[in-house]
Amino acid sequence: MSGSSSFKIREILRILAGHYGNISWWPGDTDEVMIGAILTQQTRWENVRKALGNLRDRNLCSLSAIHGADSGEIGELVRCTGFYRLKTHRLKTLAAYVMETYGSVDAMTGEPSDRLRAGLLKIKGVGAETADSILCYGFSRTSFVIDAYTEKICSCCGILHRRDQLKTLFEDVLPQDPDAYKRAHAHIVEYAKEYCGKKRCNECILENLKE
DNA sequence: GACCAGGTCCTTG
DNA sequence: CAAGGACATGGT
Repeated sequence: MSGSSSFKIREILRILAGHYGNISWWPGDTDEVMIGAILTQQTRWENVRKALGNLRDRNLCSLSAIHGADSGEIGELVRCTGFYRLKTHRLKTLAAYVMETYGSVDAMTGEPSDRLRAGLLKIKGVGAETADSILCYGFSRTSFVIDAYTEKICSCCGILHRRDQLKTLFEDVLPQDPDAYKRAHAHIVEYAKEYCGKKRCNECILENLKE
């Protein structure tokens, strides 16, 4: 029943908010969020931070710069994030899309969220999670990010749905406030890193964090 | 040395 | 449509 799922999701969000409070997460300008969203695919954030630093040192931490840069150079700078040839190609594709369609990242801010999302999803290498990360953290839109952690925590709590259905469930429960979206996803990731080992996650969040 | 990380795409059965 | 493999480096 989706009624019971909604109730559980409210509980999860309430407990996490009480436990982690106002954490700040994924700082940086829109360019950096977009680049980071590609680089963090299946990769620890520590390695992504290094790569972003490498790009910044060479003044390549923007889509306009990446659009004009040599792929070999980008590859060296993002190598520490793994899948570096693949990610370099994805960054170039994303940069080409943005520069050729909008002319600049700033020019995208006038676009409504659903059209922004549809455009991003057409890019090879930008799936739902990457697109929603960009919308939520890069453009402060109320588009909730569902990742493997969210799926796992929900699953632990008996909420078994596909990712797009989970997205709808969370968005129906959350207030229409981009900061609430940003915080909620950050809470989920922080919780999961702390409590959900890969093999065993049999202690439910509702038990771990009970007041 | 084995195993996994804030995914996505492509190929198979 | 579910499942499995490829992509690759760095940390435990």
